[in-house]
Amino acid sequence: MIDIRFLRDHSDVVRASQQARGADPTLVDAALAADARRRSSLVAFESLRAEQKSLGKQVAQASGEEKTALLTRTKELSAQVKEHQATANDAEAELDALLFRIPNVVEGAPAGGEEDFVTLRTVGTPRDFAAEGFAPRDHLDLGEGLRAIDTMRGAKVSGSRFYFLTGVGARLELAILQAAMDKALAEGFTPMITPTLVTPETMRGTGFLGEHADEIYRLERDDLYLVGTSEVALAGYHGDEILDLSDGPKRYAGWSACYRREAGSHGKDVRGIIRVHQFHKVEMFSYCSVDDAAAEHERLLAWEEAMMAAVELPYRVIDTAAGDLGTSAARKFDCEAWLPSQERYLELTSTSNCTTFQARRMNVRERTDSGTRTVATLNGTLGTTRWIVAILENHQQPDGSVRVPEGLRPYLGGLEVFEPVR
RNA sequence: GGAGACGUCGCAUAGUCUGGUCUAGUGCGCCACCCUGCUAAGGUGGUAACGGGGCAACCCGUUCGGGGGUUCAAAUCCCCCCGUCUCCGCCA
Repeated sequence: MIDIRFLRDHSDVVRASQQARGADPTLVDAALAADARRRSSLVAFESLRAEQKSLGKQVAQASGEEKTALLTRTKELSAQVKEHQATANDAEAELDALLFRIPNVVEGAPAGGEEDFVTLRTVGTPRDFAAEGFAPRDHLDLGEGLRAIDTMRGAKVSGSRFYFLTGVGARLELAILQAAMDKALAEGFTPMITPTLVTPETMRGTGFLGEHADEIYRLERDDLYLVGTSEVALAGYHGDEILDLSDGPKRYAGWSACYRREAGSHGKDVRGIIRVHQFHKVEMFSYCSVDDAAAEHERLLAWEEAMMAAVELPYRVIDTAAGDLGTSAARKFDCEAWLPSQERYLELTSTSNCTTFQARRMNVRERTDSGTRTVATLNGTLGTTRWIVAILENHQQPDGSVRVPEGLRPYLGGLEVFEPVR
């Protein structure tokens, strides 16, 4: 939710943001009009209510004829108060509905759609498989050879886009996640294992129930949603709280299963485990002061890049275009690893600065010298199941074995190579 | 799943039976000042959030788990929901 006072004072900025996203700029004027209606109806209601309260006190003291006369008057007033209260409530609901549809105000992201990202840097060099004298296999070929990935049985048991990780595949996922948790711990994050089923209020608060509601699994009988990331639970964690951030940001590392319906992606990334309905992820989440949010965003990105280095992958960092930002994000950086089999980059991490957007919906504030104010929230990926794809492909050897990056060996009992099973 | 108790301003609690004097009291904690050569103790005052109006001092409104209802008037009465705790049952 954007700040209505910001909207009042800087409507041009919000309009420009809507344009940069390719969203509807007329929502801004509709919201301003609704706000004006809300305020005028509120003034009318509040003055009537004040009169009602003061007369109510006189009723309590009065008796006899005086009381009867007062009661006649207060009965009239009571009806008027109800009427105006309803009007004010309606105006507020109308404003809320409009505000809910306005995504976060873009901060510094390039304008345009998915293709309009800006590459900030490219790190590492993709291997030249032609020079090495063999054609790279894709991750599923490799994973099947290693008995690490079983998508056939995944489909048998649960349908398409499900899979089993077996043997070294299971161990590799645990290694990635454990390395991510250790990295987070080293940087001062509090490790968290979070709920993966959340209430509608929590899901709404994080901004996932707007345009992207189709992506989310819902358990209708219980009125709960399956989260697509632990960000959801972590954003709700401090809901309705006033935090003390005088010692710096509150940082949490969430470990959870993640569920995505992939409703709009039929036919896309159907092979292997690139795009699946269920996976695991370690997610960084930070509550920080608005003044510190941009710097915190850089820090989250740096920690992600440290993980990319630990698994020895060539990657690029992109500054996502406004139209490709989530509802809550003001800016987003992705680390994309090179995918040899497809000769393209694949998103492995994503870090978003949600500024005060999520925190306002979740009602998370901090105490300052001059009162309270809404905090900023940020999130970023530190490791996911999908990393297996890039690790297998980039570290493969001609015989179908895969070199284990040094950063993961401590988590695999020192194992240096995954050997194919004959 | 069944029975019961409970949910009040950071924490603890009073108030609910008997609706209006609740502008929600008190203690703790916290802040400021005073006193005491330090410390401890004591004294005085202040201590919620949100929204609206105003240049401002300030004024008004909302909020007693959430939502509805009764009433001129609800922390207080009624209904529904959520949560916590205790006991029972069932399951792993």
